[in-house]
This record gives sequence, C-alpha cells and structure tokens, in this order.
Amino acid sequence: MPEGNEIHRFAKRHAAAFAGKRVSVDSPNKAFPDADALHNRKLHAVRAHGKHLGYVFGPDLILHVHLGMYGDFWEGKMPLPPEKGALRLRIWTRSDWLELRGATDCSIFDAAKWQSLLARLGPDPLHPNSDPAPAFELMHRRNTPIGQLLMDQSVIAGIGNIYRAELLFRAGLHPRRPGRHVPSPVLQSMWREARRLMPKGMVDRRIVTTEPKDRPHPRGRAHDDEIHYVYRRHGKPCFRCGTKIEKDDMAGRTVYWCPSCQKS
DNA sequence: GTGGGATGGGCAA
DNA sequence: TGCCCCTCCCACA
Repeated sequence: MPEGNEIHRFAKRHAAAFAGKRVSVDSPNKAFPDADALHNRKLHAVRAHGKHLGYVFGPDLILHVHLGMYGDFWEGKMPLPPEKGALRLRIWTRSDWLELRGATDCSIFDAAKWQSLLARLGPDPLHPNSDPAPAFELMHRRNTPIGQLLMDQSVIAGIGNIYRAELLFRAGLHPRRPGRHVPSPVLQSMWREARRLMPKGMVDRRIVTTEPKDRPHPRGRAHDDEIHYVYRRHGKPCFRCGTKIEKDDMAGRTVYWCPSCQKS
C-alpha cells in the first residue's frame, strides 16, 4: 500500500490518536508475539523515516513497522470492530482503535537497532530539515540507472515505484539514464518535486500524481487511468504527447515511461 | 469464481 | 537473481 507519504500520514494520525496515552495492545493472530510487552504501556511518540515507522514506548522499546507490499492500517473510533482476517496487531484506548495486517515487519527495536536503521537510510524528502546533498552525491557518482537509484532506500528514503515513475516523467528523464549523467539542477528539481507532490498525494486512500488540470473530470472521483501520467499506463497514450507509454523490468520492479517525453 | 499482479525488502545463493 | 512473505484488488471468465 504505502510509499513514504502515506507512512508519514500514518505517523501523524496515530500520534494524534494514541501518543501520550496508555494503550492496550494485542495480536489476535499471534503473529506479533511481543504484544504483551507493549500492553498497558504509554506510547510516547510515533516516528517516520522513509517507509519505516517507529512507535516509541521507551528508549529500548520501539515498535518497528514496515508495511511492505501488503501491509495496511485501519483506524476508527471504539468499540473494536469484529476480528477479521489475519489481524497482526491491535492498539486501542477508550476512544480509538488501530489495526495492522500483512506487514513485512512488526517487531521491537532497541535504541541501537533503530539508530542503525536510520544510519542506513538516505535523506527523506518528507522531513522538512533533511539534507539532500548526500543523495545527490551518491547519484552523481554512480553509473546505476537513475530509475534504480530513486528506489534505493539507502540513497533516498521514501520513494516507491509510483513516485519513481512520476518524478522521472516530470523531470523528462528516461529511467535508464545513468545517475552520473543527470545534471545537478535536475536532481535538485526532482527533490523539490518529491517534497511538493508527496504530501498532497493521497486522495481516497490512493496516490494521485497528476495535476487537476490534466484530469478530464476534476470534480468527480478521478478514474484510475487519470491519477498517474505513466505509472501502470503502459500501452496507453501519454497525456502530454500521445505516444504510447512503455514499461520494462528494472531490477525486479516494473518501471514505466513515455519514450518521447523522457530522454536517455 | 479465479488468477495474476501489486505501492517492498530481506535473504540465500 | 529469484524466492518468500502472505493480503487485496481487478481483469477476465
């Protein structure tokens, strides 16, 4: 489900509902055996970096959640809804509840493990004070295709397959252009675009990356084919030039681009 | 109803 | 590079 923007949204919402409160925690499907260690403890804060979440119950008691491909949260007001599906984790207070299913990781980190996670992640465009220089430097040194570098969480944290495709389209960059052949101003403008687009990207729990002016029906719920310029639009005409969007495998993930708008 | 693919990443080899 | 994790959605029948 998530790219970095949704992770940050979850962090804010979950902090608003649960931070500063003593919470109940359980794991109905027993897939998170350490639920007992958190039960009846106070949640102090919720942190997000890239696609990682940290629920801070204590210095060495941080619940790390990575949603991966399938993971998802649901939230609501009490009472708890009936148990449904593979329910990995529930957190609740007298007023709010939270459910987690399908996550790649849901485990307790101590301070050292959380720090070493942060140390191997690149700068996160969604952190207002993050410094992109190390990411630019890495990209500028490498022959690796820019499409692969954007997905590398140790280079830049939080961008997934959708934003990769859409940021490259907006930058006019072919995904296979080597990192070292991307001019600095283009890297900088991609970083700026990521900071601008990602926070406003969620509409009806979907990532939307097109500008309203490019969507034929701006007032209604956008049709699936209107919410991205290139992502999952292979074989369809580019909104800008009409050329058919292409797709290909890049290091195990599908990348999409307009062969005429995006130059290698 | 069914089957393939998907916004991710760790790990073995 | 390919497999696993293990869930949801959509195209297609």
